[in-house]
Amino acid sequence: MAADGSYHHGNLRAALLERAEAVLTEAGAEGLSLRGLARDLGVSHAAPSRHFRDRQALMDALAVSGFTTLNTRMRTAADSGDPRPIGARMTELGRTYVDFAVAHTALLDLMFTVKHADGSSEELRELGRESLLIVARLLEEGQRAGAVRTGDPVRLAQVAFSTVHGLATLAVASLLDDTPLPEATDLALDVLLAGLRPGG
Amino acid sequence: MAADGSYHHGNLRAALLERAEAVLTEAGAEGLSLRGLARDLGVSHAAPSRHFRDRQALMDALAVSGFTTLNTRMRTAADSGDPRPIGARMTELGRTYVDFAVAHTALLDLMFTVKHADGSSEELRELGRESLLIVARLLEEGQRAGAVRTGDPVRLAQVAFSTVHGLATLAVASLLDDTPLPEATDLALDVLLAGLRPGG
DNA sequence: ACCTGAACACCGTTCAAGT
DNA sequence: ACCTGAACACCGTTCAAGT
Repeated sequence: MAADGSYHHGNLRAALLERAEAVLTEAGAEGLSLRGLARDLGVSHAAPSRHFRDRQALMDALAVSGFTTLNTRMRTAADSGDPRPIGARMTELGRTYVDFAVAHTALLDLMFTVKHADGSSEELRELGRESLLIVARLLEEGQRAGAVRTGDPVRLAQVAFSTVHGLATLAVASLLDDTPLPEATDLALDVLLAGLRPGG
Repeated sequence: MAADGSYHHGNLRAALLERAEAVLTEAGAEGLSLRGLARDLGVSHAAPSRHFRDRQALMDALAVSGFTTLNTRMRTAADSGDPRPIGARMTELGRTYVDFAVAHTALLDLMFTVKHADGSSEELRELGRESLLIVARLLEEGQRAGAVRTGDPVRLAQVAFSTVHGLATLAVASLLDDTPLPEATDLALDVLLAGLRPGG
């Protein structure tokens, strides 16, 4: 894909992002260097600066792309026009989140670590809010069905999100020890759903 | 404290750690450089290598120190020979954790981001396990009092820990928006405790 | 033991200059 | 518009040498 030299004609930005995502997965954010990416793509070390003001701008773009992917997956898991009870759908949503989180550790760090690069951190927050809203909408549905306690759905979504996000962090930090992640996930979601039920 | 030049006589390691912790709080892990610390302390740039094999070793030492502080605070909050109901003590423990987490953002990142520096990551995991055990012990007490559902206390502790840790992450990422952190914390702990009650 | 100074191989960022 | 090459000010890490 580098053989045609096509980066030099307008798609260097896309090529940088693609390569950056691969490096991020293989070597983490530490291994991400503008000069290294330029080398990989066969352009001069100053070329990336045309498309990303600085290293942080590249990382912000990766985070935005990560949130976009995550939100798409979450919407698919939550919507699905599914006739199943709300609990089953919440569980599916939770598993989807944990799966994504452990499969994209370094990316998640970029998504949730605020490195206020002026403008783009607002875009990131907006995408994060959208993640929470996907959960909130499902919880609201649960409230209408009488399966979820009353209260601001957004605030309840913050709690639900915290549970799965925190669990992914523990998993990545090897703090779950011999507990298989799927079991830990299902227990977490069981406790969460029990706590969200009315009259809990 | 630099005026006596005493770093040159055996306490450079402690001085480096002290300064590093300050830099970490002020500028985050990005701002942490061995050369910078050496400059701040008036020693040569190669001096730190006597005490820390590399930059990661310094960060690991910071993480170990962070976990030690955290665990002390958690023990105080959990033990306290408190006669109050288990729920109140869990709430206090949870608030303690969230307070520590948002007050030491960058440090928490070092504590939970595994950068396997060979030996020391095992020490870190051990300290993390101890954090979980503090929660587990309190939950076990709750089980004996009939206030907490049955099941492996360690696994239930993983869920509880996930909730407060995730909440701290959301707070630091500015994803709680206009929800005051104490309110979000109390709601999270209310949902968690409801979910942990028997017959939830 | 503990620290220094030089050296090497990297960085990010900027900027005049080329096409 | 887009990229190059040189330059500057940083890094981490290593290692002979000093005290």
